[in-house]
Amino acid sequence: MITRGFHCVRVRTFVDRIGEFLSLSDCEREALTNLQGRTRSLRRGAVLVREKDRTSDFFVVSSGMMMSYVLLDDGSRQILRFLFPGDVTGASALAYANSPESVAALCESVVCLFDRTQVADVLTRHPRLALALTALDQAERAAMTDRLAGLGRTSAQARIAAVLLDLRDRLRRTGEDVASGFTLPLTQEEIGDASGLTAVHVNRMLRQLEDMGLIVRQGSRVILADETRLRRAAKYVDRLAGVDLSWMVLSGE
Amino acid sequence: MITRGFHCVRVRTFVDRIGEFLSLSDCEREALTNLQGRTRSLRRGAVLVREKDRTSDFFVVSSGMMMSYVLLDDGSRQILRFLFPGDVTGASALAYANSPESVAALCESVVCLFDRTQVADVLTRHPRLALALTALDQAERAAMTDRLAGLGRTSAQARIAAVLLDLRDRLRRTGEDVASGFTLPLTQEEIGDASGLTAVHVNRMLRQLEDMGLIVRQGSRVILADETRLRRAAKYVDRLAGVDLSWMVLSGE
DNA sequence: CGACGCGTTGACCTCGATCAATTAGCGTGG
DNA sequence: CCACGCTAATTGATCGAGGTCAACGCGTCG
Repeated sequence: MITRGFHCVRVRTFVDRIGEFLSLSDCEREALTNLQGRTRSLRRGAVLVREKDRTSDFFVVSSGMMMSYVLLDDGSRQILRFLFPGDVTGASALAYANSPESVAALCESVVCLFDRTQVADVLTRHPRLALALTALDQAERAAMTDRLAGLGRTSAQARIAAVLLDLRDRLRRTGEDVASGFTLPLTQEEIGDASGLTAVHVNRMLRQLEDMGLIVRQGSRVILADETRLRRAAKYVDRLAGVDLSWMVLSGE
Repeated sequence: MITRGFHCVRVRTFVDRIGEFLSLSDCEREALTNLQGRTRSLRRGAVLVREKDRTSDFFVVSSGMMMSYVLLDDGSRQILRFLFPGDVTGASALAYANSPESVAALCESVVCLFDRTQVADVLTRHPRLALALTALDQAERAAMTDRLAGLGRTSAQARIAAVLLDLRDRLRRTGEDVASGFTLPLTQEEIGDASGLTAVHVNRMLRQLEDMGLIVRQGSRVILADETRLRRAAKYVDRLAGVDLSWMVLSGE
């Protein structure tokens, strides 16, 4: 087997993430920092939340890489989303008593858990933070609509190209050096479960992209050799890039 | 052509919708009511928002039926969501200057538009409303993950069954009498664009469900004859049913 | 009346699934 | 160090769900 030597070195917190597109007041920063909840370490494969579990937690991935997914009764799995350091999830706890999805670690990871009542409390006192969190959520929502369109309307090759570009962009955003390629932190089966394909067909599509010269593979390392054509093949749009909260003229204090 | 005689008679507002799962204080109710924005009527097929349009609006469907969708460059369309009276959309305006998706009317419809700064203002002053809106959004998010799993991992037959059940439940929630079946407010092409299939195959799957005795069709009217088996065929879960905000102990005023 | 949009059906083909066998990398215990 | 065993990657052969193309019916509207 090819070594899955993936480690996100950087740790990213709630504050880092929200601060990315909203400059925080000292007061807001303090409120978020005081929120620091329980920390939990997870081994590869460990399940943090199981579908239908009773949960009241909100959480942020500190380091590592995780995924959220649902299982169908025939045993097949649909991966909904990959989670990188700084990513927030579990907002569904705000609406549901039981989790609509499972969350598990894809490699050694650390997460930080927050109780929903505390989160609600902070968001109530700091409306700008609430809006920032909403904005984060909207960005994820947009990414999800792209995946939806991908599954419904694009070819296997396009979906694989999209997964590669998406992973690269998200890894880069965590501070990973990705210029000369990156180590695929996923098995081909996992890529398949994210893109609605079988592991076998994922393999064939990777080979095809390689034969076409769009990517280069060295073991589990991937280089996006011809990004322009890869992007075209994927019909890919980077959603997180376009977030714009400049209209938000609420008092910064 | 078979008459598409669909009309949502009931009108539902923001207040109605949020009031469904959160009992509002007079103050909150008033704030929402004062928010009533510009009203716009749309004919079937009219496009309210086009992808990439600059938008700063938030809106609520008052009556009729609409859809949000994205178009791929090869001309194919993925319908992301159907919108019924009381449904809120455009929350992406909170994060983006340009709309990530298009929105159009599926029949004569009326929508109510609100400027995002006004909405943000009200949500800031009434945190419980902000949380309620977040909860609504989470419910839609959960529905979207189901669609994602459906597209990625289920058969054509299951997807069609899921669309039928989803439409029925949402129509019922708007107050439509749906017990003895309902008029399909969509063309088979639209059903296909929502489920990632071609119109031709949608037709075949409808026939198949009919032959299996799960549904009965009379023109464009559909009766869900064997709901238990239909539900099983669809792997269907009604997400909006389980919303629970009882934990929210913020002062109700 | 003719054009058009939608539904329906049949014939055929393709993409991706399935089944099966082989190979590669790595960890383990001896 | 080496033999064994595990997991993942790879490749070939075959199958079938769903797409594509084409024809036709039917109701509506100009």
